[in-house]
Amino acid sequence: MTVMNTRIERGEQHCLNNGIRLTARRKQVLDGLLIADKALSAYELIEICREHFNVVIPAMTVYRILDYLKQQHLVHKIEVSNKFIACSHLCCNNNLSHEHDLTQFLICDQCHRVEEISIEPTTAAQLRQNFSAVGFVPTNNQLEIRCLCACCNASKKQ
Amino acid sequence: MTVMNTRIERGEQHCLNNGIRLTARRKQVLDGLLIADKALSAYELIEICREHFNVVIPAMTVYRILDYLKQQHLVHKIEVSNKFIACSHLCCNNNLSHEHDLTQFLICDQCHRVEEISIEPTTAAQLRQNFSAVGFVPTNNQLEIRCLCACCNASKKQ
DNA sequence: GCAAAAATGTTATGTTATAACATAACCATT
DNA sequence: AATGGTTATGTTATAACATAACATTTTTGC
Repeated sequence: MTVMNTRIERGEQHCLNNGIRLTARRKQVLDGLLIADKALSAYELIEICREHFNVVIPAMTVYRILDYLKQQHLVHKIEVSNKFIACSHLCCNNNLSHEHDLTQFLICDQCHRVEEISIEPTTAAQLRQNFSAVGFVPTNNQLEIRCLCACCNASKKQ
Repeated sequence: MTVMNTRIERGEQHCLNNGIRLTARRKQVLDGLLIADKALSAYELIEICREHFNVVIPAMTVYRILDYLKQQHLVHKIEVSNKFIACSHLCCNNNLSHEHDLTQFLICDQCHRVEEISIEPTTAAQLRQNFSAVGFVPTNNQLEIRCLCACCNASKKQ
């Protein structure tokens, strides 16, 4: 699984470069998300770690680690489904600090796969203008919308 | 409170026009949301109804009624905060069926006020094109983003 | 009035998340 | 290698959000 290894390695590299300590526990949590390749609840992630690494991580610990990885921009919390996902930029060459860009998250209601897409500057500017017009300021730059992915949408129609 | 009465009356009128039964319980739940004028959790709504109408509505009943009012487009569930809000169009002349438009919800993290704004056709078209490009189809046309409102943002900066 | 349907009530439980406190691991200095 | 401070993790309990399953009441159409 080359792509998977790349993501894991890129995650490790990002930690090294930024003085982020990727402990054994944190690596299990992050790798669990990468292996699943979809949004997982904390409890589903515990199960994945049990299956793959034969460890039982307490819920409290998982939530703390997810918080930490989120701060380091390695993980996103999908608010509309209360699930977590590894940052998709772990597998590409974009950098991991999305602080200043609006990012669009498309969340499949059925299989929980997530597409993290960037918004063109012109579109983003229009949206920001709408926000300003009512005096609201985005706090996490994360635009979320519930969807069906192509696959689940096709299977639903049959 | 003219605006409030208008919203309540408009809600009732919408129900009449559409054969929606607005029972005493449902009216309490809807009016509770209108009185609060911000997003409320089901349990916060129970508390509002207790205070204002001196009734204790079981959680299960509130969730059922919220589901029903949501189907009738009188209420929205804000997914990013697990709270509920009366449709803002109850106080204006727009019609209440947003099925085909992308609607943007700006949610204040601090005071839970919600701005429900429409997206210009051109912006919406660009977003839809992005969605299509990755094969995702919106299921509820509800774009959510966490924000601070002008008020909370100002008070934070002091 | 009666039966069917719709709405609500009741009880129990599942799911997501965090508070509060205890312990362990790490690591810099002596 | 003892020390003391910091960071990370473990443990227990509980808060907050949500629904399943079944009972009862209310409404509606005949």
